[in-house]
Amino acid sequence: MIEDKIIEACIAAVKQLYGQDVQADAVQLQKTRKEFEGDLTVVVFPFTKASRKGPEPTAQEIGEYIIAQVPEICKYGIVKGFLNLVVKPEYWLEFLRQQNKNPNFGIVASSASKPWLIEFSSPNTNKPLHLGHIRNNLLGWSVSKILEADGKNVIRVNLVNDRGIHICKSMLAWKKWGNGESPEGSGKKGDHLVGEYYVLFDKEYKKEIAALVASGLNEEEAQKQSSIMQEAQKLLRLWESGDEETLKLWKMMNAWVYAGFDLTYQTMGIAFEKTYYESNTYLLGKEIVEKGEAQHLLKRKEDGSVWADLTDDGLDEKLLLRSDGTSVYMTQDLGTARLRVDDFNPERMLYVVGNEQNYHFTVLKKVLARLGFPWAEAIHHVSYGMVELPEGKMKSREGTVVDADDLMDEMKTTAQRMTEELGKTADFTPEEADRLYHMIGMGALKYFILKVDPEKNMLFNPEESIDFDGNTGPFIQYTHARICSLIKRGGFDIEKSSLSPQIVICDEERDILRLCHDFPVIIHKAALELSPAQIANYTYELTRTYNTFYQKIPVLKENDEAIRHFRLALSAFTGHIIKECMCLLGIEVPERM
RNA sequence: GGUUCCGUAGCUCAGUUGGAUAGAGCAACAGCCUUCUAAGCUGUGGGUCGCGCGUUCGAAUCGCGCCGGAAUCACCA
Repeated sequence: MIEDKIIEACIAAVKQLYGQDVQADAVQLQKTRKEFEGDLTVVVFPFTKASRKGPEPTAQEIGEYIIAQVPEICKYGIVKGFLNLVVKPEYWLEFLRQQNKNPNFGIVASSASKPWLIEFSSPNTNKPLHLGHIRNNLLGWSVSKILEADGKNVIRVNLVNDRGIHICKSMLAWKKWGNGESPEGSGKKGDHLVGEYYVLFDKEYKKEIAALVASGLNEEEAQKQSSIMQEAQKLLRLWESGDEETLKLWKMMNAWVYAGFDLTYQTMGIAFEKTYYESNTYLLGKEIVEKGEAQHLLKRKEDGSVWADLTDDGLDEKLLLRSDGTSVYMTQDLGTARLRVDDFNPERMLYVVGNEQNYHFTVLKKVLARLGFPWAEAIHHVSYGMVELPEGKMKSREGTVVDADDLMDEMKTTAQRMTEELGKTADFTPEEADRLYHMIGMGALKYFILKVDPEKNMLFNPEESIDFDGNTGPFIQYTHARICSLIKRGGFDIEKSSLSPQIVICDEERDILRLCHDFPVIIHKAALELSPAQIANYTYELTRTYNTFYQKIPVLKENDEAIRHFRLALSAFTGHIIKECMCLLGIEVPERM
């Protein structure tokens, strides 16, 4: 990379001219701003101490040195303390020639090192996925792709929360009022069907509470006396004791839900290498806690409950086992983490979980460290903000959740309507058209979600449906499709292409080349920050720059064959990178639209 | 109250390890389809980067203090 050469030259320049040593990270090299001539800029302020001169003379001396030492640099300019370097057109041509044939440009080959585990999705089996899960799933999938592109050996895992009182609620409601309803019989999607019974339980429970309160009890007593809640708790005890009939029902209803989830995941375009179930890990968690208590790393209170005392770390005491010996959320996570270490011996374990659980994960790490597990440090919480609606947070009880399946359907329908209005699919087969509508609808949704910094809460307004114009997925897809058709019509063949060294590269073309050149750096940065938003914003910048150029300079009309060839090569390469970026976001790109 | 995160144009969001005159899209207005895809492009208007102080050649970015919002601090998951 040319950047490394310049940095080296700067270090050498300061050493030779001023007799001082500087570290590589002290050299500030950045892209030259559009309004100035140049490709790369060295900030010389940091060197003025060594030179004991003003910024301009220092820049001039270093500039002269770089010109002499780095053959790829043909020119420099100085504005205040900024040394703007111009890269020779030959360098860009050679770069384009080399990389145009390289399908793996920017992608680091996977190493054989220890795997990186990434957990995401983590649904409950008592309700269908909603908009919050969509953000989780898309982030998890994209982060996993980015890590792979950065050379990590990635294993995607899901963790299904398939046990506990909430599951028993939907089971009980189905038993009482279900009349044997099944997905096959009713034609409903399994997760939605089970979700309906969960809601039904809540409705009946509230009704009962209201009746009890009306008869003179206070809220708390009413909750305790509620017969249907007591029945649900009885069901939980039956489940824990391994009652055959209960387990059978549980397995059946879970199977319905899993079939429903699989469909949702398929539509979303995500998949996992392995799925963990909390019903398999909570006992292991209990074991870990009991062992820790025996070693006096944890303490048992008089009522029999077990706690981790984290007050030295400025945190609270944390419950790990209830007084009745049953496990809590944290207990299960201890077991799950342990199981994963046994299964894969991972380098890192990433958890894509909402920022509402930031505290949970700091505690999880602390407790594991307290228990003497060296791999506690491998755990990393990929935290993300909530998706909010204009009226505030989504609440399932108030019916303000945006259902994932509904939303994805809606996106596809909208995509179809708009595409047909534009008459784009007139010559498509029905299958091709359907595939395109799916790509565009999902592309719009995915890009909308992923372009926002994960840490921030984001707003989704169902009234104003997601845009298809401007900084959107379809805009990028559209540009890709246009590049594809351009290449096809232009009769361009990379294998046969030769780029004339006499080409004069205009400003817009340099901008595109610089952006493409940055691609590997962007992937690495996104991998370090675990942020698909980096990729999304980069892709938009590249796409927009290309579009501006495309509009200004007709590609196919150009008479000079050498220029025509160069521009087709540039388009092909840009198209390749756009496709690569979209793949990192989990978004498909069409060849025509 | 403690801890963590957020606050940038009317709205949704970018803004690189501190760097040059803070950028896009949407919305509004004015242009561009006889030429290769108008889901596009060009132009106009729109800013006390929540407020204040500090650090320095330089702060939207770092530190401290306020103001506003969110999450969390459960024998829920």
